Amino acid sequence: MSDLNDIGLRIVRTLDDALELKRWFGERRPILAFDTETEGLHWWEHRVRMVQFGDAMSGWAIPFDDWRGLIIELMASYDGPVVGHNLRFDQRMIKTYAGITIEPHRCHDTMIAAHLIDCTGLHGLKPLSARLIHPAAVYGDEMLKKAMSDNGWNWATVPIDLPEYWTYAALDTVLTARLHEIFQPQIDELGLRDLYELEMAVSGVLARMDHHGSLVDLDYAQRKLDESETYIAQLRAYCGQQWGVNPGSDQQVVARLQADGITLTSLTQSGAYSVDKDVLGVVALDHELAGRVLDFRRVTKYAHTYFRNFLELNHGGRLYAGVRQLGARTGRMSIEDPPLQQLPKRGPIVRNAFYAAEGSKLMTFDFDQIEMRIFAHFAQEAEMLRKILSGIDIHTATAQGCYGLGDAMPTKQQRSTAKNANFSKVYGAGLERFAATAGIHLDDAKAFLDTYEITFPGVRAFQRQVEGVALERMRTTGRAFVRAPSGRIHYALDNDKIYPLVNYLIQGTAADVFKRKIVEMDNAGLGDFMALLVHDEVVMEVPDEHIDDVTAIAASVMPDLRSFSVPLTVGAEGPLVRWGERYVDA
DNA sequence: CCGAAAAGCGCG
DNA sequence: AAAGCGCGCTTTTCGG
Repeated sequence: MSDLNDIGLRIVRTLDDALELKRWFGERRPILAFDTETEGLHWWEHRVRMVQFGDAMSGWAIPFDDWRGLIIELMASYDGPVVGHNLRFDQRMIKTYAGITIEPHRCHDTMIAAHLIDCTGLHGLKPLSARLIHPAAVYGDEMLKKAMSDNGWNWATVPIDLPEYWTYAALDTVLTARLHEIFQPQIDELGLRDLYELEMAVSGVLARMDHHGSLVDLDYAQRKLDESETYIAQLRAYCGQQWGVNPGSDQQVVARLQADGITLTSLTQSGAYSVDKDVLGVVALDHELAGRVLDFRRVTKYAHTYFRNFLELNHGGRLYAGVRQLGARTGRMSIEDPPLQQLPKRGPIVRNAFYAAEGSKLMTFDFDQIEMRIFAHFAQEAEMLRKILSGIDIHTATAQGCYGLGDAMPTKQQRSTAKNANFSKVYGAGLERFAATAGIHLDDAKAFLDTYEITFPGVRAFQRQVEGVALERMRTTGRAFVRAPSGRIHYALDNDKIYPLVNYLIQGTAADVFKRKIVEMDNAGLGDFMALLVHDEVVMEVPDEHIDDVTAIAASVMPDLRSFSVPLTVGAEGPLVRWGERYVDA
């Protein structure tokens, strides 16, 4: 481990400091590390307080308000590579408050590199530095946190001159530069270069998407919230009067149902009686409380998770949600504040809060059954692939194979069972879980899966192959993992539990395809219209005069017709004024 | 008073 | 033989 003693950390206070910084800035170095300290996490309300530059040996802290011109001058004079830890955050801040754009092609990010090298580890700058550079890397952080709590300071009020603050800030760039030195060779050694380049390109697209946001109808959201609160209050009062129960307390619900002679059997993970949606749906036939509780949950969810957060989190009528590029271990993105990837689609109510600006419309483009198609590709199931190629829905094809229907259409029930079987394979479910979700008896489930295995032997072979590779890797490296076609490494969380790797491979490969397509669409000029990414769907806000062009470009760029044994095709929706238009009332 | 765990539910 | 995968948010509950 290298030492941190010889590092020079400076703050710019005087003109002499500034001249010294300019000299330092002009020196040759492999890469410039860049960081900012801000008042908080939201670019639209929290200002930049400090900008930091550094390399492996030196770090500079530059108070933003005093030296804004100098910072702009220096960054304009530099066109070499820049590395940050979660650089997109700092890009957004410096773009907003200094008008500085760092071109994507020269950006590097140690958080992205860390995730690609080992997605199971910690990705924070401090934990990574403590492990890979020096344990002392966390001390500065701890001292600053202590000073802040002792004095009641937060990120907006901690004095810039406080040594704990500015040295902490300056050191971050040194740690980032050193992590970069450690990670880059590993990226090559592990064969992750192409994937890293892809992720950096995605980062560039997201950096611009961060400023786009989604228009939300505040009056509508407020109205829906008010209506919901009234209904929630009524339900609370009613459940209290009738049964002495808080409908939000599962404990009380269980106790009351049992006291009234209802037999509960399903258990939660920790052994309590489960009263989830499925259970209460059945109980509702015998006890009115169950139905009331289900109503209460749905309305509370809509009101508080969605409408209330729309109202609290919007800025000027737009939601700028937090997009985590590597939010999931599989390589998927995630979205928080608010959770825009999880908006209900059973009815139009929540999604109708989203609309296009005057003179624009919403367009959505999403892959058709991308995970199932990738699954069929991995399994190399000739019959299944042939049917997909001929345009038949994959679950229909599965039902036709398993029930020996030839080309005849299956019943709804048959297709549903086949669909559940496919999902159980993709997710790695067992017999009992399959039977439960399919809603069929254990005997029938067993019989169906037996037929499934015989009809589609490639599925079993694929599972076996994943298992074999993972076990071999565990023998040779001590860790069970598989690699996707993109090169992405998927580790088993538990070496003794490797079946989820089948799902990781499928989910992760779908994410890889999606990310590549996001970049290609941006290259084709569609980046400025992108508002939202939902795993396999991109939502765009498009000016009316560009809708035809955008639709044509997306239709030609987004599908992936060559990489897999079946084409990954794309469906389009729109133009829409409101996002919920296409969703039928539940 | 705060934080974590558990349960539940929304999405792909 | 057996295993549902990945997320984010709210509410209740409980312990420090």
